[in-house]
Amino acid sequence: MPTEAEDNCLKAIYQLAGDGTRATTAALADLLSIAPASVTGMLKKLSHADPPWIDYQKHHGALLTSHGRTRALEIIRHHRLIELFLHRILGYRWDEVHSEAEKLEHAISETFEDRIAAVLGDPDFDPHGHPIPRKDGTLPRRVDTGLVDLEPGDEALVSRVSDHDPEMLQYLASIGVGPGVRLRVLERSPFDGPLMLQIGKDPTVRAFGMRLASAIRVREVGEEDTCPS
Amino acid sequence: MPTEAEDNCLKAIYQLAGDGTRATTAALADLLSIAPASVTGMLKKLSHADPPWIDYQKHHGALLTSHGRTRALEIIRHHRLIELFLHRILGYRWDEVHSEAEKLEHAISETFEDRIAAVLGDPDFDPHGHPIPRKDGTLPRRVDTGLVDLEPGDEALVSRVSDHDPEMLQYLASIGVGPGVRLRVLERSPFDGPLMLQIGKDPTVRAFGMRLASAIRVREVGEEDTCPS
DNA sequence: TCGGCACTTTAGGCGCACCTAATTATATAT
DNA sequence: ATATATAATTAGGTGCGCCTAAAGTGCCGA
Repeated sequence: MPTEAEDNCLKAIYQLAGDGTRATTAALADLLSIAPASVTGMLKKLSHADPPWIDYQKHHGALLTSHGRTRALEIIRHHRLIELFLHRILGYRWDEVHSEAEKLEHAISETFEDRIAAVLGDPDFDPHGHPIPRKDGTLPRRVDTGLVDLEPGDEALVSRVSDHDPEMLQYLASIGVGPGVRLRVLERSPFDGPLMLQIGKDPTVRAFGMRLASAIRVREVGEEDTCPS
Repeated sequence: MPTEAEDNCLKAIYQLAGDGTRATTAALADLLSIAPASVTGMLKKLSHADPPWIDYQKHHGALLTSHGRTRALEIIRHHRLIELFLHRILGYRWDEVHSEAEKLEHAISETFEDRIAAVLGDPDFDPHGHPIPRKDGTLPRRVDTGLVDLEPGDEALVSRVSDHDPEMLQYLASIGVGPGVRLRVLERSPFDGPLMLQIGKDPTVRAFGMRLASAIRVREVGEEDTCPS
């Protein structure tokens, strides 16, 4: 069983190398908020384990082995189940759940995982709309696209929202944006300008800057609503 | 904020020095399952903190300062709230809760503590009948005595049960013994021999050896039932 | 009152997870 | 093709939490 630091590193590699491109030392250092030299050390350790968690080549970053991927998905399952649990059972706001889950994901047992999954009815998505990996390592799939890809006139449902900036989440909650909410794009300013849009049934027109808009992914209206929250 | 190891040490000192006698290095080493030399190191660190957590004198063990006592009670509050939470909300058996709580008590935030306390209705006792320290550092009190002090003919309610041996807890659960359950002592064999007794409405007569009996404390029948489980 | 034993502390060491500073490899631009 | 900028690695160091082995204290009984 990996240590907590190793688990965090595997999770980070999963995030950065999900699409097959190798996770670089610098990107990992940035994501984990540690020095690049420390990352190099971790990568060496993870790749020399038996069986190895990652495929690491000096100066060319790292990629998860299937063994490492399995482990990363386990931790992400923990994290997202805990987030949903905190939100649904303990009444946490969705901007509060991430940091608490970040600690708890390493502390809970398999039993705890199973019990909260049962209490929550084996859910597919966390409060931000991210898929919760299943015990067999598969991921619930839902087709979605970036909010930024919509054209004026388009309508869509919020599919998921990046959970890394609590302030952003708080703002989004305050204007009624969350998984399952309908958005209608009115206008898109040129040169990566802001998106003007309406939220749900609220007639107010809101401007979404690029940073905000790119934190949101949407799916087609009418798709079966498997969302939580 | 103390580290996890420090917290565990404070908790251990609380357990051993609750009655004013100083906690010895050897007893702490035994309770924490670490070498005596390691305990000496911890004690030095805890006593040199500002403000100090403990009063430590070389070769004469340690005593909590009020500062250290406050901290120990905080952790015990975490532990016992989590135990009750696991039992009541997640359906853990009472012999399963201790080890899970042992890890979780260090991982949860103040917020988490407050939310589960609220969900549980600010409970006074954990699933084994141990008092849950309040946020102000006071302890719910309930007068009880050792089961071993009862005389033949006496009846009493189970007040609390030591939670350190899961096998014992499992056995007790299997024969229907838990906080709030009525016991009737039929016979006490001489020379620390076993206690013969009846449990609840079950007419079966059970023999309780000394180890088992001394893990159980009882209170008078008819006392207001503030017990959990 | 003094020897011996049990208990405690000191000394020194190890692995982990981090750090900074210095070095080396790779990729890029000329 | 080579110099240079950028990124990555190595070298060496820190604090923590533990360890073992050796040395020191305190106490009790003869």
